[in-house]
Amino acid sequence: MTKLLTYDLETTGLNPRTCRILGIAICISVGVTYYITLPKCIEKAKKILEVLRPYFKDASIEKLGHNLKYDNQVLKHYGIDVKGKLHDTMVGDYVLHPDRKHHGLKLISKLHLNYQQLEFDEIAIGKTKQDKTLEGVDPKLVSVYACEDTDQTLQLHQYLHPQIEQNGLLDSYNLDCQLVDVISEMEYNGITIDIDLVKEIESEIDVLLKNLKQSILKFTSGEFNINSTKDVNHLLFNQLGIEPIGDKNKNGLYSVSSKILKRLLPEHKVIKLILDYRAIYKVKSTFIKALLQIDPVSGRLHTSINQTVTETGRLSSSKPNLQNIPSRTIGKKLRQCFIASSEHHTLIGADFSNIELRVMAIISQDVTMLSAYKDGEDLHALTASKVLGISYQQAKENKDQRNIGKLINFGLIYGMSSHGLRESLFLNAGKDFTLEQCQDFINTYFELYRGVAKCREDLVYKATINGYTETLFGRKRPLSNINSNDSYKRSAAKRLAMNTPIQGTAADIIKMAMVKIHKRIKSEGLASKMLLQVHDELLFDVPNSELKYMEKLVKYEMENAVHLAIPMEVDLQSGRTWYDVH
DNA sequence: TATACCGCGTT
DNA sequence: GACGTACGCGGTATAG
Repeated sequence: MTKLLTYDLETTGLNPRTCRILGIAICISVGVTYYITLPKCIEKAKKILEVLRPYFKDASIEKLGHNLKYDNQVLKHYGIDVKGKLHDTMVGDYVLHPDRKHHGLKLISKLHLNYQQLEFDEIAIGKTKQDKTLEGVDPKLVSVYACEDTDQTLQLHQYLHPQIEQNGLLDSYNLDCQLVDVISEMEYNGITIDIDLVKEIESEIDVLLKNLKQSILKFTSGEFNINSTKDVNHLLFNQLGIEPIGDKNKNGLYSVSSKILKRLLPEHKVIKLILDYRAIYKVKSTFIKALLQIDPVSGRLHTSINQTVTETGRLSSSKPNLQNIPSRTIGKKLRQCFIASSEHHTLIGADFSNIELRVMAIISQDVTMLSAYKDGEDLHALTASKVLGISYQQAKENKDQRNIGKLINFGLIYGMSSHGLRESLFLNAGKDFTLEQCQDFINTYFELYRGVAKCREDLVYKATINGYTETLFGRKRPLSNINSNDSYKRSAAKRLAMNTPIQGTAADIIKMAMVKIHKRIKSEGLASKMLLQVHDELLFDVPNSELKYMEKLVKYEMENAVHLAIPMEVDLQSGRTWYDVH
């Protein structure tokens, strides 16, 4: 019988690098739950953790918890590296119900076991929800709370695990559980930020904003807030008499989104100024602000990498979100602020080349796509040549035309209509095609890639029967609206039925690569650190002595994470900053 | 203060 | 009448 250690830590806060452990409840195998209160004296606390250490580091004992990503970071901060296979009820509930918004222990305990646990807010001390803490709460009460958590975690595991097996989700579950360790470390490591450069860029931006604001205010009268859609509406459509595009929204305002403003550009020169102001203001208010959230203790930026949020199986990033730092737009310079951890370290950036398109080829088994990839052809150029009726060679050389092929390829992955394609081609390529032309592009596309058209029908049909859609590796996404009477909802569900297998399979593949790379770093005792994942890209911080070896290792493990009909291709670069390696 | 909605950055 | 996936988060406006 496998030995199982279930545990739950109670701490003074949510930052695993600054909080103190107040107590720990453990349950060894199936049996009694013990609770240990750690004294306020840090030395005594450490002694108790020393007693537990052998159990944590014993790889033959499997570990179970709810959100172990957190508990293991706290333990790591106390010098304990948890070993052995991990199980996590939060991950378990997620793979079973990815459409659920939350997977909190109290919630799922109520849902699955119909047990009402003691809520954190009931026992914690603090005026507002945000500053509630267990610090100072009667240890006996904390003990009850912790034991209940641990007990429910074990019961939930026993309840959920058979369901995971029965629903064919064991592979997805095991993959995600293996990833807990990886992500736990990534969050704990954090990223080094060149804070002086951040501040330098911020002052440059302040000057730009000030100048733009002055220029814009020349066209306005009275109080004017550039960030107010109401004020911009009034300026453009009343004061300047520009003819609005589209309909009023429920607030009685016309849309002044960048999409609309870009179409209105020729009408007045203030529109360009407003677009510029907005873009730069966004850099300051969102991205500069994100980079300033450095942990004063570690001196690095620690994002949350969320494993149980997306319905497709992707990861997400928050507090701050580092998956949407600009890479093409005005703010891309900010990537220069993400730097290697010392002058003796280098960053490696590695990204899967066209992973979603390759996955589409694999899932659909489309002969044209597969043979194009096998022959090392340029798929964007191929699409462009057929759709635009030009030679493959010309499409390859003419960047503009190739770009159209690229936008069509991406659009079709998402199940885009002729309207969406038209919008995309206008916004991203500056090409104003008619709806009919766009519909022709789509028709030609499906004639060229017959297998893709067939596959999309199959995916929708299967989803209609099953009520869910799934990835190549069996991760499932429920589609409750796939048979809805509401045609809008039904169409949206159909798009998901076609898109999720692509996006989700790509997510599965990079997760497998992450696990493999992490295992090798550990087993070979390397000092390199995985820092970030941005859907098809991984970022590492490596000592220069390991650079050449890690470049090979990362590329190899990513390209060999899975072996499918066509190979995965990885582009890899190293450099001092994230800007240099992207 | 909490929530809804718009808008926009990434993939 | 709308018409592209997946997110997180900043802003304004509004309800309580």
